[in-house]
Amino acid sequence: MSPRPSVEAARREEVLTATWELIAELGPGRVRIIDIAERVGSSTGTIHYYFDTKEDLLDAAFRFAVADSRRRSEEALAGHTDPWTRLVALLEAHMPRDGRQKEWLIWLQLWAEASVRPELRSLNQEDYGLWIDRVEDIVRDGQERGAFRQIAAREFATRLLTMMDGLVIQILMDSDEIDLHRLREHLFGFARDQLL
Amino acid sequence: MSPRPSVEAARREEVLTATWELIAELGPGRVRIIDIAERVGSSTGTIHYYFDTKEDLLDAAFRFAVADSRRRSEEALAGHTDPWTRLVALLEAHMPRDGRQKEWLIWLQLWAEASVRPELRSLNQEDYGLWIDRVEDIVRDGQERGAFRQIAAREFATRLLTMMDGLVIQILMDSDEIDLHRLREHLFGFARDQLL
Amino acid sequence: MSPRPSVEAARREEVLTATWELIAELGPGRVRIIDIAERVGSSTGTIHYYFDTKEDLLDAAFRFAVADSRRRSEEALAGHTDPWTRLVALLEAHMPRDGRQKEWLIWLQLWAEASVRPELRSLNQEDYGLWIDRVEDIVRDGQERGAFRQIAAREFATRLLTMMDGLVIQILMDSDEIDLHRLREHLFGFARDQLL
Amino acid sequence: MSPRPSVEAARREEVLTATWELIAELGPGRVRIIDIAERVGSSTGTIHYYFDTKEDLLDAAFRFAVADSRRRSEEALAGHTDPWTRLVALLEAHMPRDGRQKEWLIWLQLWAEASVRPELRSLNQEDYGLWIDRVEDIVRDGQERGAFRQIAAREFATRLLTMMDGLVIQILMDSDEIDLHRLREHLFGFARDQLL
DNA sequence: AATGAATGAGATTTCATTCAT
DNA sequence: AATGAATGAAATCTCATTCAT
Repeated sequence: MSPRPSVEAARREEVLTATWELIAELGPGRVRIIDIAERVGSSTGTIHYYFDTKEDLLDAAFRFAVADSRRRSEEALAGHTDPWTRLVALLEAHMPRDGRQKEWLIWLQLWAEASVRPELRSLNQEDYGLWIDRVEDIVRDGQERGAFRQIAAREFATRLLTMMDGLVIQILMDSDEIDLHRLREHLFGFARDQLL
Repeated sequence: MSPRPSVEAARREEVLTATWELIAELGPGRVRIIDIAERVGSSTGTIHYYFDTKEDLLDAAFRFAVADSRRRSEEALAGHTDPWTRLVALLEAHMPRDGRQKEWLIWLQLWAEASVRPELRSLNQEDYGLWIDRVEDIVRDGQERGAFRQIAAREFATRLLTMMDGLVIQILMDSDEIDLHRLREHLFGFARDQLL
Repeated sequence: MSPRPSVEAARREEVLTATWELIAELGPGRVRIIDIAERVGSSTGTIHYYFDTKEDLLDAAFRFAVADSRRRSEEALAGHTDPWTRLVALLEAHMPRDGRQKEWLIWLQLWAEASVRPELRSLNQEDYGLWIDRVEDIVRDGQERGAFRQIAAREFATRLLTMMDGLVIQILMDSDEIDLHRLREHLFGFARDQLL
Repeated sequence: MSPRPSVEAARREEVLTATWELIAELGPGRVRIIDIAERVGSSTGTIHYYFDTKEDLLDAAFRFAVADSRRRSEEALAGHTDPWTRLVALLEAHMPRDGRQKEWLIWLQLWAEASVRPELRSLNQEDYGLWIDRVEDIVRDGQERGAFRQIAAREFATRLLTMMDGLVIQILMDSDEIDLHRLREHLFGFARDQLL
């Protein structure tokens, strides 16, 4: 841990964390400033001391959550070298189980919000590109090592990840069709069929 | 329900149509009763004459939009008998082009809303099951005719449709990665690989 | 009285009257929407039903008060033909006595507000021009009739009216120097010296 | 009070100067403590270190501005002995040109504020009395020297100064009727007519 | 002597909902 | 069957003021 960040910076992060959690729980439209204040144990005035408007805060919270998700990907990949293991680790790091569901709820809310507020779309664009890059890299690496078949890597990555999004949405909907077990079967099954 | 719909029933549909369009444009949280009233050329009082609360109206509008989408699927399938043609027709009927984007915006808003209001999830559940059934039926039919390979039909249907959802979301996000052309390539390419 | 104005128009005027009175009593910055609501016996929601923002309302109230003051001038002149009598009637109609002080308090608040919000200045410009025109006309009429001396009419009007403004301000300040009696002496004395 | 003002006293004056300038620019109701802090390059805490409440500060700033204006009068008169020259110098010292407009804006704001906060009126009373005294003294001196006509001196002073106030207000309103040139013509013209 | 993070009271504004007509 | 004036509850936001440092 580097020297402790200033009180202000630490407090800011607390507020951002509370906010994105509440967005995941309630949707951005139902989050009230006072809910955030209560969760961090302060007052609405304090929230406004850190963020001029609610919109500023929500946007910053979305950005914060996306950055957090990215960090999780990077941590998952670190320490693995075998391509298949790396792919599994990456996907496993984002499985919507337990508290990890919130990560996906934020994505769903972000997509819904960005669909009516185009200025938010860049958040998805940047991150989605990164995701596809990561998977593509792993696939190419596997292909170079002779472990994976010579399929179109970026195309595969796109299909795998969009399928994951669609599957997770069904999990969030409590769909009878999909649960965590079948999500894994679909994803790893598809990947196995294509790569091995 | 009588063959000639009463004025009241027609008006109700007008309101529901205006509402789901506004949900697609603004998200449910930003739709105001007065916006709906203005779009159908009436007053807030009138809207409340037909629907007790805003929540009632929004929920009815979601249901209305889902039913509309279902109708579109049925129309698309009618008149085709060849399995591959039927599959293509079904998917084409829902391509997010021109005004058809609104259908998907409603789905996105519905997912986001249902993720925080579980009572809405049944709408997705019922309809998603239907979707998968339809694709599964087409596949089995093709397999019986010897036109398609003997893959697991329901599994394929699930993968195809969730992939479609994920791809469309990226289109709604103006992603560089996906456009309408590549959406078709991914979907029909995946189907071809698996079925033919 | 013409056919009774609609409920809405009548209510609007009630709100405007309450507002300009409160501006005179408290200054625009201290007037709260709820004060206005209480004075007309309604709620803040109702005030906002008639006026989008507080600024809109304050501006409309200033305009309303200015129009009211203009009406008073016109009524004062009606029915008099003798120039000197007309001049006296005009000034008397605006003497800051009893409830008439409020008229001047509004002017003072308007000047102060317009000095920092230039868009309000047109209100003063239009009305002040009218005032000077009126006095000038009376003077010219008197001169044509041979009742008044041949002084520069518009110059006199300007001096008389600006002096009146300055004198009234001192009355509003409870200055020892000026009271209602001396205000009349100054104004009518100055006019007599110049005209007769 | 020591000959070399302490840092604290100097700082206090800085704050007062910033405050009265902001009052002139925005009106007292729109001045925020933080605006003042920023203008003097400090923080809201510091402003409150010098002044308990905002009202205290505003009142002190008004008083400070009035004292400043008085000083300008005294400086203007020093060094002149000829009565007409003294009168012209006194008026010229307060012509609302360039930065001198702020002096009048403060007066306008003070009048508006004092009209709803009587405790401020003494500021005007004291200063206005002084103004009239000064002009009266000049006139009497001129009369004793045989340079001016034997008109009622205090009456003239009152008319001249209230006319000046009213004229300046019209200048602050960007009135078409009055500009700096015509202001001088009116004031000096009136004085000439009466005195010479 | 000065700071600035934090507060809380209060103000404007929004909007679903009601109800007399 | 429909209206729209009116409401009031609630939400955001502002800002003077406090206080530990």
